[in-house]
Amino acid sequence: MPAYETLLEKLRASGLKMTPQRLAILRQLADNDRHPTAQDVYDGMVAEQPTLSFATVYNALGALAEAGVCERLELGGTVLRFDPNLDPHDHAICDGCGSIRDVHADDDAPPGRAPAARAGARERKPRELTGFHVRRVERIFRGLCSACRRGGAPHDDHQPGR
Amino acid sequence: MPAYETLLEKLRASGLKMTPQRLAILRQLADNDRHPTAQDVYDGMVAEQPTLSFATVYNALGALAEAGVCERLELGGTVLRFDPNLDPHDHAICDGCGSIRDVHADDDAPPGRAPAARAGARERKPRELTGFHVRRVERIFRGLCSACRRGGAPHDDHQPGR
DNA sequence: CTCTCAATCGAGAGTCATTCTAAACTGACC
DNA sequence: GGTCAGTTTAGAATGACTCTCGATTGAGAG
Repeated sequence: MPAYETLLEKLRASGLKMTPQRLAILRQLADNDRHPTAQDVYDGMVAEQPTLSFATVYNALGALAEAGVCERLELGGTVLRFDPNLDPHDHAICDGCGSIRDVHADDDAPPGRAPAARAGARERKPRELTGFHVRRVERIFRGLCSACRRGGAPHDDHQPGR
Repeated sequence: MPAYETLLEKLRASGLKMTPQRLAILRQLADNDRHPTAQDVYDGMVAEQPTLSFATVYNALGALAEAGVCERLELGGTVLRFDPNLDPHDHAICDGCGSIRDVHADDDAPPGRAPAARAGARERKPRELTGFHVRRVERIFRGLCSACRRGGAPHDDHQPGR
């Protein structure tokens, strides 16, 4: 969960211009573990920047992702999500309410095995797979969050299936 | 890679009606390891069923997935893909050409560790993750296929990024 | 064989997230 | 002031699905 200053530093280092729109996006992303969609980011920004265009949000998020300030997540479903957390980690997605939660290597493990595999599994180094050059491994845990398991009906904090 | 007869058997067992459209879809899916999109399936069908509607393909694929005859894959990107292979397996996606390839537990392993983790990793049993009830674990290897590594320019067998 | 009813199909419109386009703006440098 | 690259903006376009609703089909009843 990088703080605003951390993201700002990355943006500065990337050589991209520091426009008010981009800074506002960083503010939206800072300390945000909800994996916001472009829509979420836009919604959070229009209050302070009423003239903001949707296309700008897409452009800026794209540029930031390109520059390594945040990460584009394509976790299935039709929407792009953005994650300021660049540490290697996995995601748990609730089939009920659609909420997404980070799963870190040091998170609690299923009996006998860490979710992100004890050692050497999540290293960012490329690996081989008969000719296929692996650059990145994504892991997605799908299931039900505690809230959705309890109340049969999902509590709609997030957008459900569609 | 289930054969046509296998899929047919599953469809029969599901209690769904065996319509010509559905049988044609099964024919498209049988022995197909290319993870076709709805569009691909449709393209393969219009030749023999020129009156076919796109909506029918979506309906039928949805029904088949629901019935457990095939699997809906949401591997990121904007398109749904369908996979007749229901065995637990992972997917390797080429960042260059977008091709998708199955990765099985017994596939060649990165030095010292199997892609689908030697044992107990891909079992279908639910697991715990502080309150999160894991039903399914998806793993996606992203990187470059051998063809894209060789020729710098991706060979466009499949749709590239977008 | 004819009816009836539910399941399914088909055409086209609708929805939604995202991308494109072209014009306007901004700030740095000459 | 002029020029240029990088950005922003509005709005149109795109593409993948989804919905609606009337038409068709087919299994079983009579």
